[in-house]
Amino acid sequence: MFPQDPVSRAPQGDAFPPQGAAPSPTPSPLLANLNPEQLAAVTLPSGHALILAGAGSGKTRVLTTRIAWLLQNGLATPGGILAVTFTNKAAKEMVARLSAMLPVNVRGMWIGTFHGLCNRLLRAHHKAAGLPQAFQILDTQDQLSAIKRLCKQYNVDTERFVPKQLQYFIAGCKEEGMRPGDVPTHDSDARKKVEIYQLYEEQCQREGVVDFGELMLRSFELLRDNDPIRAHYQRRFAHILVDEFQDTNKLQYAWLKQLAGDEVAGHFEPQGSVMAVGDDDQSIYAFRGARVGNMQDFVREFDVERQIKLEQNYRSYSNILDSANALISHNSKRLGKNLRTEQGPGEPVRVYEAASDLQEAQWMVDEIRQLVRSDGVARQEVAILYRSNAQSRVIETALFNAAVPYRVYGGLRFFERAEIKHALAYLRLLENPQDDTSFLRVVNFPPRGIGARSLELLQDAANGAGCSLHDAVSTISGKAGSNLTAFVAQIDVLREQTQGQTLRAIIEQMLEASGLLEHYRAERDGQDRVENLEELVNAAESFVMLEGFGRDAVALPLDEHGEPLTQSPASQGLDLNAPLLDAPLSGPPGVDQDTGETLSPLGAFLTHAALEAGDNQAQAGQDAVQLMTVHASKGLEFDVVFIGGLEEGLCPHENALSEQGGIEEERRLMYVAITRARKRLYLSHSQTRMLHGQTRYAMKSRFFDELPESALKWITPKQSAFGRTAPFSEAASAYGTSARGQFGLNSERFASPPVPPQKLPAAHGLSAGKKVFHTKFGEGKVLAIEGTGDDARAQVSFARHGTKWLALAVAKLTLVD
DNA sequence: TTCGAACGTCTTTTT
DNA sequence: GACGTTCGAA
Repeated sequence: MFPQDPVSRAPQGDAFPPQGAAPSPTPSPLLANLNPEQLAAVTLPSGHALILAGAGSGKTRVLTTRIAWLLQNGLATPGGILAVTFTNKAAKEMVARLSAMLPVNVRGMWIGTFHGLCNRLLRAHHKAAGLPQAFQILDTQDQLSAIKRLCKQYNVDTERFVPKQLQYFIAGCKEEGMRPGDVPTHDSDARKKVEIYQLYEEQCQREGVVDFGELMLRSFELLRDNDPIRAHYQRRFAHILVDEFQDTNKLQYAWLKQLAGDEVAGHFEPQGSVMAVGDDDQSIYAFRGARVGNMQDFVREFDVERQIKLEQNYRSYSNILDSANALISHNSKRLGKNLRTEQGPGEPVRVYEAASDLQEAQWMVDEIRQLVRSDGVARQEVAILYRSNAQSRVIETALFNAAVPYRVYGGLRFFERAEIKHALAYLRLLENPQDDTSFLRVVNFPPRGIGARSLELLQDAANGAGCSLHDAVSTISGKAGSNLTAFVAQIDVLREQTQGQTLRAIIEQMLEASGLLEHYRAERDGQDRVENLEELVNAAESFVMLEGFGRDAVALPLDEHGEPLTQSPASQGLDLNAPLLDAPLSGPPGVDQDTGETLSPLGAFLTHAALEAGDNQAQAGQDAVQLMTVHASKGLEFDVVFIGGLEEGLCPHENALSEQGGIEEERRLMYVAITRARKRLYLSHSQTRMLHGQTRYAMKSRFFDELPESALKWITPKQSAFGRTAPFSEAASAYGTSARGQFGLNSERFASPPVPPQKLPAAHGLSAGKKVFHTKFGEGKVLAIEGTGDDARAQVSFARHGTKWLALAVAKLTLVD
């Protein structure tokens, strides 16, 4: 199907820059239909390159075609390629596209996520990395509970040192590549945090577990500190390709440098060729350590000479694109890039001002039904995007009431569900009895009479002996001891019994022996959980079939039932039995490079579960409207896109205003959202919104002022100069509660004692600069007053709760002298 | 030990 | 408004 025509193996490596659209008389089918910039990127000669790929410019296509081109022209072997992405989804897509282009053994290639590849390295060299071969991976939940346990054990004041914040701190340190000894300690607070970090590290090491950050950091150190290992991989990976480079953090960049070359006399000397693909305008993960500056650093440190901009957009009509371009041009720190399209202007961008979030949602639903009915738009081609998850509820309700099928992305994922976590904890104890996090998770679940006091006793014994909870059980006597002994014995017996059995058999026996199934069967609302546990067996089954043991780097895409979405691997052109092209270090991940020992099927499955939390919930089939946060929408595209809640405080989010570079990141977020749309784009904002259980007023987002008026069409009914013709009561009455009714309710509450010192009459007695007291927010200062009568509202700045707009008819305000 | 009420919190999120 | 955590009572 893809003949490797020797004629097309012409020395295209020198074809840079290409002279025209057709580079050679017999163009390879691979290169057909690439535009000049794409072609240039795909056929770059060896050396380092930065590809600035705008939204919708065919980035993934360039990346995969580049790999295929390298292979086809004998410029690289599959084993010599390292391609790294951020998400499993992106990695899978790359593999799928690649195997559609070339009959290549993708198993031999290192294509995967940063964490997946790190895992592979650490399993292969676990001794050099100082880890047990069967080390387990802590996800975010596990990590937090490990930290809480540690705090308890060392009597850390969790008021001062909140576990969540400690987790954030530790993760942040690791992202910066800092071990406890590297963290600056200016004050006693910092010293304490570092001390906890140190203790946490010791605990993880003792238990043989590794968190996500550790996966990265440990494999970075492995490369840095082991010359032969580093040299091996540097020689091996002649071509390193990085997707979404703008999202890399400091540590990931340092990791890449280790693989790419060495520092010689203060100057970095790369060996292989690194191609970084990214878009600084789509950097939306600074909040979790991403460093756009890596792009500039890359250019400088690698002496990058080839920079190619992909600015041709194949996705959107020009009204949409012009809006995106205009918006992003307000950012100051940009590498500079402007998307263009050859498509016509298309529909104008429609803008709607709603009186309330309810009305906004209702409008979206009406509009969608209209689109589906009259314009024949497929529902799955419609996406509703929002800044924060909390916004989805109102929209879901409206869609549900109108019986419009929808699907929400970003809920709890399969391997994160409580019942699944419990089951996995049992399995992990079979693999590694030292795993205290798992031990504590299930020691009394289902309840078996082991309470806090017994565990305290056990914890003390374990601390004293410096051993795991599992091993400390034998030292406990009395009733507490017998319960614990029974639990440990049960686990140990199960481990014996399941030795050498299939994964399916192991899990089924565990589910019975642990009492998990029984427990959920007896529970009134436990049906879903029982089904999920049964699903776990299926997931394991297909894992074994499709992956082979330990081959976790890239899984075939599975649907919500764990079934492969595509046909069998063979029909995709993948050859599972093909010999690996390079011998010594190319085995499946999980093979010890010294002993050849492999990870057990169970160990491999647990790794898979930790690194790939599974798809989000299935929900309604194909023909459903897609709901997700803007973050989650990155990399996707839809015919019709709604972006709701474009209000000050929400987008840009109020928390971002105080952060360095916060506004610019919010603007990029909006840019990403806009560029998801192919044909139609709707923007909306609402005057009021329920947030944290109370109605808040909000001004429309400043980003509206940055969009080109010529591309927009305001479709709000009864639009007045300042956008308000008493819409508040209108909207409220449409949903059964009037503003007056709310007022009545509140005044009733107020009428009963204790009598407030001085209830403010609406819009009277207040002026900018006055001090007021709010029953919930405390003392604040009035910044501004707007409107009259029931519509009057005041902007008040509170010390603890920030600046808010309050409806005077509703808010419980009193004057303070 | 277990259950229910009260309390506090609440951007974004992949691995 | 909703969820998770904590605290007190049975």
